[in-house]
Amino acid sequence: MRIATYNVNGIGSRLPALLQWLDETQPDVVCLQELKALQEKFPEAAIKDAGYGAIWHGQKSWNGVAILARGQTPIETGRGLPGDPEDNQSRYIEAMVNGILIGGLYLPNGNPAPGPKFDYKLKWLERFILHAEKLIDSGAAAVLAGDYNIIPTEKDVYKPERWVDDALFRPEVRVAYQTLLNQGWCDALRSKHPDETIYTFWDYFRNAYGRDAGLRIDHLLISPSLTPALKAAEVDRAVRGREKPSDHAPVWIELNL
DNA sequence: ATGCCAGCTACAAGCTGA
Repeated sequence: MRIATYNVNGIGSRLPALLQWLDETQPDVVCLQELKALQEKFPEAAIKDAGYGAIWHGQKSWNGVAILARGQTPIETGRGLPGDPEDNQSRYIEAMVNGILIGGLYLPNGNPAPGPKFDYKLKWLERFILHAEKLIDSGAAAVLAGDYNIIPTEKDVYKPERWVDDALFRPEVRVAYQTLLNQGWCDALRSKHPDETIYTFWDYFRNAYGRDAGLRIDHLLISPSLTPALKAAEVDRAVRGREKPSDHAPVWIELNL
């Protein structure tokens, strides 16, 4: 079973690239982020024609998350991260697919730091850590996949010294990520590539992709019961080098269930 | 230190992203 995450940076502009990638790689489950589209603007018919059922949570202009499943419709178990009824940003959606609980997330960027946006990111992380703990305690086979907007370690950024004050790399954020790992979650991509320089995002500026000036910020965390089943974890890096790409590349894992 | 690019909204230029 292949499970992928892909920050599309606008489903409206990225639909052709998404459909091409789906056709080529046929993942079983896909978490999408940054739809940047109203609920009614999601291209449900085109996704269905590609062979995928979908659930999604749209929002005008910003954010927006979806879960696709090949040959079936994901069984939704939640939308919106629990813990704050005032939070109306579309950043979390959850579903069951083939007995696996899939959480798709788009964590707040948090820049500039310090400031209200960084505070929101830290609050969101607190709620996410609580929810992740509940999932661990439930014993569910679970995958938390998405754009975490967290650079976990110095190995995950091309020039760490330039990012020390950035909201993606601040100590509070890295500590929060480590807290998730301490709960028992496994960073699938890093576990399969312990020493490799491996990125999932390259910004559009200064030929960042050509220079390989990237970040590793898109992650798939898998629950302890799934770690023995993890067969592969990779970045579809070439997708970032195509025409009209997202600034993120798709990331995926293969589970042998 | 700043803008560099790109998408969205709305139709100009501003906001946001990471």
